[in-house]
Amino acid sequence: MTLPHPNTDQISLPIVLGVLGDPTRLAIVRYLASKEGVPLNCSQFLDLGSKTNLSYHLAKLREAGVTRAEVVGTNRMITLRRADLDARFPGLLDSVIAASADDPALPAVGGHDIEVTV
Amino acid sequence: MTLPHPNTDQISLPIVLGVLGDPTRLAIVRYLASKEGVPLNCSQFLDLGSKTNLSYHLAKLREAGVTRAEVVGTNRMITLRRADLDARFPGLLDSVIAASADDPALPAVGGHDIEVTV
DNA sequence: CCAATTGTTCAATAACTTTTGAACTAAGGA
DNA sequence: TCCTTAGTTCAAAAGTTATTGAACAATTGG
Repeated sequence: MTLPHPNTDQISLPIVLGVLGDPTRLAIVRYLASKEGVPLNCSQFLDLGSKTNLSYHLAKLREAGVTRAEVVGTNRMITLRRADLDARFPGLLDSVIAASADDPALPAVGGHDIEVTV
Repeated sequence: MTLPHPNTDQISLPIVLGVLGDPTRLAIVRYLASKEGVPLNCSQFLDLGSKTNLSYHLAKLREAGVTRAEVVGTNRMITLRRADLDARFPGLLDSVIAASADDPALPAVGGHDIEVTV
């Protein structure tokens, strides 16, 4: 049960840019970058949309070659394809992540305002 | 008769990425970068689409803050907003342009096969 | 003034994207 | 085995984007 991913040399610049041109997906990438090395399952992103909608966006990211999804039991472990993207488009991911880091308009994962009831 | 442009601080990362995620627009940016300093009018890009279609794509680029259009007589002189983009998203434009430079799938301006009739 | 050049706007259409809920599959634990 | 958890798939609806042609506006040169 492996999911389809493009090879590194099949990753297309306009497709990657188009896929990153969506606030939800940019927020996913931003969060993956902040947790690099830690594989995350889909439910980590539920702040960003419904389960169905995330399934759609995560599939887009995977099909574009931005993320990798590994099936582990009932989970899909999602990671950034950083090495592949760096090889194909040097500097691109870094500049996108750096720019997204200080974009207040982007939705955020784990950005709950914790209700402190005294 | 000046056309509307966003201020530098109004340029949005997802909008810029989305706008660049189109092969025609990426080809326009790639060509502008290759002729940096030289202001080009719209008809330079007619290889990439019809006059109407280019008007549409060039408006998208301008409204996203990627290009600047200056009215000079009946012409619109188009330039890349490199300094503004570099200030807002350091490294992004460079990596996009570098990556687009070796993308054989992108359409090209001035890519006519010249008919040499002997 | 007249005609040519440069580019925009408009309306129509086609094509794609996003979002939703309901139904589904597959694995794991009690 | 039965239930739960994790995620996908499907079809429908809504929204957005790209492309076209015809008509329009503005400037320049003869």
